[in-house]
Amino acid sequence: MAPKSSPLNVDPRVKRTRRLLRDALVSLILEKDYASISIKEITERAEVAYITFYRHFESLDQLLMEVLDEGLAELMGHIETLAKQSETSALETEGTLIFKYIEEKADLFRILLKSQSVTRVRKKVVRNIAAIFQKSCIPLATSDNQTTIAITSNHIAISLLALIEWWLENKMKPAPEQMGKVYKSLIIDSTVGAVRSLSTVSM
Amino acid sequence: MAPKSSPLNVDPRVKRTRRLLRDALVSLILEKDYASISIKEITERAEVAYITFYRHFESLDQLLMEVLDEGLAELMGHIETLAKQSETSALETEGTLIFKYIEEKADLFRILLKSQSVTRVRKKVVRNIAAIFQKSCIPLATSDNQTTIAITSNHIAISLLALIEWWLENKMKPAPEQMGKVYKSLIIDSTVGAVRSLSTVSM
DNA sequence: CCTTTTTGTTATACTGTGTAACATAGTTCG
DNA sequence: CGAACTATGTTACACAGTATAACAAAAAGG
Repeated sequence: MAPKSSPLNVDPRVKRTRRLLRDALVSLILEKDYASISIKEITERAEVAYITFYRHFESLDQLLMEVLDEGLAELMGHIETLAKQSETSALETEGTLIFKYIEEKADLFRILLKSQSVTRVRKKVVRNIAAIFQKSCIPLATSDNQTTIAITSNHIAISLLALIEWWLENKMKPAPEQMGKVYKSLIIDSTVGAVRSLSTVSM
Repeated sequence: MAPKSSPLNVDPRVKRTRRLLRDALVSLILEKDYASISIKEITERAEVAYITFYRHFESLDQLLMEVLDEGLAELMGHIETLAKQSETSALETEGTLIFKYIEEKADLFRILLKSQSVTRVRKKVVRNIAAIFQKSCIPLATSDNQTTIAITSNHIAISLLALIEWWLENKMKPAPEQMGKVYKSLIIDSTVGAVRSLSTVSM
């Protein structure tokens, strides 16, 4: 048996403390404004000593990032899978699947969108989503203009997040199937069309 | 001579103090992160006593709102004028005019976009711009579906702000003329097209 | 079981918020 | 002009949150 690699050798107390702090932050974000959350509040809810926070994280922002990175990794994998389907044939149901996934993981998205008040978080999320669409969606429109690609992938990422935010704020009112149609025509089709028309003009 | 109306009876000391505080906030926003600005810092730069801030504003947020409301009123009037031109014929140059205006008032937009980290500010700006497009642009697509109108006007407002933000961050690289074309095809034309296609399906 | 590591407790320095009391300076109007 | 009024400055204070330090207590691991 080879000696266990680092992640398995973690002191159970450390695992527990970090989990308690992450959970405390998540529950606080869901019930109040992120900007009003203090480290004191988190340690009290997590039932650990105040100083223990600083033994694991440099700042509140860093803890938030760790929390989001977990969820974001899963989210990215899911979006990427869906974006790849665009290359084949399932474009019709792609949007519907996205919104069904959001319905399932509504809390994760609420945290993610609430955290957008931290500029650093917002930019990171947008960049990640934009990168996915840049790889799998934009080539459909066959543009070789770098500026056009940068603008449109950014546009898709922000529009998608805005649509998700709108939906969550409106109590997920139109069903995922309807939102899928909106997503397809308002974000995907229209952007692809715009890229085509922009490719024909000089930039 | 009738007795002067209220705005003219303002104590010159009050006018001076409020102006100093507004100017101090503006200069601070332009040079550092909004979240890191303190009331103490503002009063020091304004060269007024710390307590004087509280004699005029309840919170930093309120001062920011007052600063933005000035600029926002002008901006709204300008966008509205441009949006109305859409009804006539000047659609071709509408976007170009928007970006030339942004170039002119770049500092105002930098403040506005930097302030978006305050969720309340972001929502207000988006709502204002969305309302303008709801009145003057969406009817072009002749949709009577309330949900579609709400989603698309929100989409246009957020997309426009995102495009402006992208442009300012990229040192206003593509000229206003090119950005005007992007605006027209990526935001206006594509959205109008999407509204048409969404109007034909049940929501 | 003894060493190592983590955690808790207590204390401290610092920064920022928000309010209060009183003195000082500027404004307004008779 | 001079008195009454009002805004501002100064100083003080209570409070909350950040960030760090030193030492004691508890848990983990060989």
